[in-house]
Amino acid sequence: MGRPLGRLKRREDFLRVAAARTKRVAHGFVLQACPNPQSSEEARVGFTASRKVGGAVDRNKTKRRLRVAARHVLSELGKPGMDYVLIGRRDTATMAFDTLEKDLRHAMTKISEPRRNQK
RNA sequence: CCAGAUGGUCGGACGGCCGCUGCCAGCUUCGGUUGGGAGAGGAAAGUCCGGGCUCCAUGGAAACAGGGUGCCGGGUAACGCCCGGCGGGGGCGACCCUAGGGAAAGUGCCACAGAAAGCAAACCGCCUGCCUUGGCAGGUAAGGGUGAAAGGGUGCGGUAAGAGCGCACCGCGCAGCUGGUAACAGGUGCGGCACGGUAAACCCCACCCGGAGCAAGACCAAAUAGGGGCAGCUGUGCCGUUUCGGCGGUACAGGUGGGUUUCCAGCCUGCUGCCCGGGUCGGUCGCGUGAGACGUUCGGCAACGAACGUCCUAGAUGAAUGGCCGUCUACUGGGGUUUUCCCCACGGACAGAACCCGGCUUACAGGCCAUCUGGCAAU
RNA sequence: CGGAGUGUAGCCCAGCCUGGUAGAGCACUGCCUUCGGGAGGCAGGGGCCGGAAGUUCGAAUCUUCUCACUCCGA
Repeated sequence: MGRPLGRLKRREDFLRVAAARTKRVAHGFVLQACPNPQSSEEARVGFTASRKVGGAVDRNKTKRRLRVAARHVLSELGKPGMDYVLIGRRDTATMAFDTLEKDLRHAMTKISEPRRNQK
């Protein structure tokens, strides 16, 4: 179906996306976005779950569910040349997958349009 | 049937669709693609021990310091682990718990209370004698009180009152006998209490230990900066080779940016090319055939060992097992019913390999199997 | 993944090695001083010593297990 999805693997990439300060918060995740400075060929995505979400089992499951949701949603809504970071939260591993995917779809459309009404 | 003890084992099952990471085979425009097959645990955890493996140190060995272990025998590559036995404690019992060497090698400590806390001593008492109230001198450690602990315990005798002062039993110590590989157990004789606790206090004795860890370590190696070395351009001769265009080596002559006033040498510095060394990002290896798993037989009470046969069984690196659906089956709650059965909802315990093994410890909804103990009922 | 360390009053820390009384500073409460406040002085309250077992007569201290947090190795 969609375009190829790259993966963010380096720590500096995650820090750069976080420094861009463009984010949308949902119940099951935090979405960050930033243009890719090197290439505009493809959209890239990375996943993060800190120790606050639970033990190793919960952190792995959180990233797995975000990975599946990102493959469904970002392959059609992800813009080429953009880097996205999905941060797992405490309820990511336990909430219903339908609402998780719906929230991500909503957040992707909202983050595409630049927001001016800060604060 | 109820209650309990010990050991073992499983820890959701089956199917469909879409995906993830290696492996094998085919195709390939080397980007991929198609097919097949594989893909978390009993604790993968905590990192508390023991090893393998790698690097560093080291002449072999021993010793000091430091650390660890500690009844006896066995198992094991090794262990602080496991098995069997002994001693002590608990339970009606099956069975469970037990850091369990040495306190007459030495040192330290035992607060408060109490007369006295460590080669014993004597506060109140008790008894005897002297003395006109009350004390003094002596005997004594049975009784009182303090304390965690007061220099054997109980009973009888004995005595002025008492005391192992004497006797019996128990405890303790010493000697020797029997059984046992040993720890130890059981008699016998003697002693007549002399010897408090603490070694997870210092310590003594016996045995063991070099240090760090796969982010160990080995290899390939971009860009930038930097280190070391060689050469630089032209012409001619000679030698080797030749596909007759050249290429390589060597000799001679001239020439080679800037600085050191000028020239040569030397030195410093710059440019260009090549090579060497170090090795950052990244990549490859280490990285899974092993003290391996399963089965049978034999030896052994057992831990375990031997022989034979079969099998190959995860290898990720921002880190692979997920998402959705259906049926069944546990748990929990509610209802009809209340022996059973039916319906609905919720929804799978602890938890995710990261170099690998052997253990220990800790977490864990629940299910199953085997053996055994106590009680009730029936025969 | 591997290796070290720390948990004690509301906060920051002593005490632990060598076991018997938990103690400073800031903060808090009351009083004095001042017209009032601050500063200062005096007095006072507040801690199951992260949790659980064990050794000991007795554990914050010694031993073992466990929980949480911090730091180091690219």
